[in-house]
Amino acid sequence: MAILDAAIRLFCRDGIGATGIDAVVREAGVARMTIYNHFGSKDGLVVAALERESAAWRTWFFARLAALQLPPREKLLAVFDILTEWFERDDYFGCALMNAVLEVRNNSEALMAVTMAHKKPVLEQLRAIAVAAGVRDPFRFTEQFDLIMNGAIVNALFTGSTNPAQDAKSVVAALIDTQIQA
Amino acid sequence: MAILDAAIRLFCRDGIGATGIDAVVREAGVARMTIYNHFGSKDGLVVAALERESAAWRTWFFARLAALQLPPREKLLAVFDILTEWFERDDYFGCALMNAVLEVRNNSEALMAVTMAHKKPVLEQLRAIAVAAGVRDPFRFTEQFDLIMNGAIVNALFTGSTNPAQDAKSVVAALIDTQIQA
DNA sequence: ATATAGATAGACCGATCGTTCTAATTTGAA
DNA sequence: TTCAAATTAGAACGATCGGTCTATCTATAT
Repeated sequence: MAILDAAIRLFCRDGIGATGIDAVVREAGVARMTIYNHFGSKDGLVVAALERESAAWRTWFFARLAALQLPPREKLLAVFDILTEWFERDDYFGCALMNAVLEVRNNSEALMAVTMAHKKPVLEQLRAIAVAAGVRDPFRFTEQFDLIMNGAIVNALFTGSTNPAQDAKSVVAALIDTQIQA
Repeated sequence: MAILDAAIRLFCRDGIGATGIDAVVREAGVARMTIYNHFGSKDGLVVAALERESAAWRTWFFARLAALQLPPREKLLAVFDILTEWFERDDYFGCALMNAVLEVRNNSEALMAVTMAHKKPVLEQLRAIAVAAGVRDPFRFTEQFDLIMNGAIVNALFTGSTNPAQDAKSVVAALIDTQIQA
């Protein structure tokens, strides 16, 4: 859907609040009424665009992850090489879901629902790998892994470099090595 | 200054873009012209408010840090107990500077300057403690520490709990233990 | 007591916001 | 070919945006 592609592009680049419907109309080359017929309102468009972005990102991420033929510990570390690929894209503007939730300060239950639905399968996959790696407390490890990923995501946006991915990688390496059963 | 206090309160709670001048006028109980006479424009008000918030936060943080009578390694870990205090405040809405920069996607050099001026002394202080703790690569360690702090800050906002602070604390413990010279 | 500077409330400006409406045009299936 | 459904461009709506102007009031200092 060209409308959603245009919308997510602008939402990511300029922010949701700063992107007017007219900007989406221009970017998508479509009539304003077409947007309202499809999505009902700007909020509807926002949710639909973020859902699409979420699905596209997960498809890409899981494919990258599945392509790795590595033992569990190395697979967890390789996640940050995948993030490096993400960070060096010229249209990298951080995580669309995270930016959206931060922009509205958790005040949209619809956005929170989309974000939770986004994070859940990702973290479950990572937790399964952590279990296979023999991590002591997989649930807590996954929360820490998520925290480190998020730190890398915002610092990569902040600094405009991919260094945070490799910084995060060695942090996780240190974390794993204290969590593997002897 | 009551204007700046009101402004930062609204900017933190609702976001900068979502906060109109009229809202600040209402919150501060002041005339609109008074704001423009003092700060010239909304952007001027934003910068002034963020500078004030930055200074207030650093004063608080450094005082908390100085009050700790601990060896360097434990002092680095105690940072996350200080963060816990921050996260449990009912007016916690994440880091004002980080939220602002994320909201404008690095497109305001004025905001970036304020944010850099904010982070620099904090990271330098932490680096000095890391040096005293005998960390192998203090510069890289500080970048990783910053990344972990930022992850905790966003996850605390996200989950509305203080758990990310303690999660981050044990991550840093693991990181330090692999970085201390034998 | 008077003069000066600052703050006040509120009308007002043009621009833009999200949204609706309409009338003409294009599309696709029967 | 025909007819219905979808899309189009653009005017228009009320609300709100950042910002300006003015006229009145309230201090403070000499």
